Amino acid sequence: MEKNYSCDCEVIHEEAVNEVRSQLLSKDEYIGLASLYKLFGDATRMQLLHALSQREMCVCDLAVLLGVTKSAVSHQLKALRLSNLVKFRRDGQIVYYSLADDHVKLIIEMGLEHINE
Amino acid sequence: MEKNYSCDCEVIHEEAVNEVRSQLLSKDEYIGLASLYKLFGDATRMQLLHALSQREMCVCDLAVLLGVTKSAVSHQLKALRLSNLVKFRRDGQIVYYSLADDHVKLIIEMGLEHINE
DNA sequence: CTCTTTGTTGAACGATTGTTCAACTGTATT
DNA sequence: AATACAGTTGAACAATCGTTCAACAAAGAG
Repeated sequence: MEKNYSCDCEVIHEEAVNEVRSQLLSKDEYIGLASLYKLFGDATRMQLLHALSQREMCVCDLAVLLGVTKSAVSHQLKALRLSNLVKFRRDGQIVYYSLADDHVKLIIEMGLEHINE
Repeated sequence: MEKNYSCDCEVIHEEAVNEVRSQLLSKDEYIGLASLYKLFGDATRMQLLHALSQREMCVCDLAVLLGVTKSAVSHQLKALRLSNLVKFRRDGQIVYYSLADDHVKLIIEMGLEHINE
């Protein structure tokens, strides 16, 4: 009997693999999930999100708070915006950013829970 | 009056910055949070975690399921192990991995919620 | 209009990441 | 002891990422 897997081993528990395979999400869903959490996977962005979880802030304030350039903040905010994690409003020259919904707070809290165990 | 920030702009709302600054976590906490979520920020690891959220599986089965080498799976599982996201038990030659706690399931569910909006 | 300041953008660069490959360990079988 | 298979490990490589810099847009002030 011929097997042709793209991996370098045989199936040990075929019924387990089939059972789980039927429950898997689509490739795109995993990519979407990963893209979302990738944004939480950088200390600067995490700090940015945590700051915004407390109040709306402008780019300049965020730059001062984190001690990085406006450019760096702006680049990161753009990424967060594209994934609908933050929203913004413009008032004159100043652009105020805030969290788009409550998921961010929950995700940060859950992460802290896991770490403090 | 002399200001000396490491960023390239003035403080626009000093009281906002001070208020948020007093609530910030430590640098290490942000690094810890980011390191945790970085692990969810890759489609392969996400698939791995989602598979394990359904049942305990061995390295070989996971490799077949994802269509990658045992080596790749093992490298990723090691990273997940070091952050206490998965645990393992050995039975003879075979090493069975499973989720270390319920946080992983919750995090995946919350991510799916955010995406489906 | 000119000047100043906030914010955005794209290119460039070094740093980090994920996979593969090859060599290795550990356990069981003969 | 020799073989076979599950799993781990480290080096190497391409790909991705985060920051900086310089140039630019957008808005207000003189």
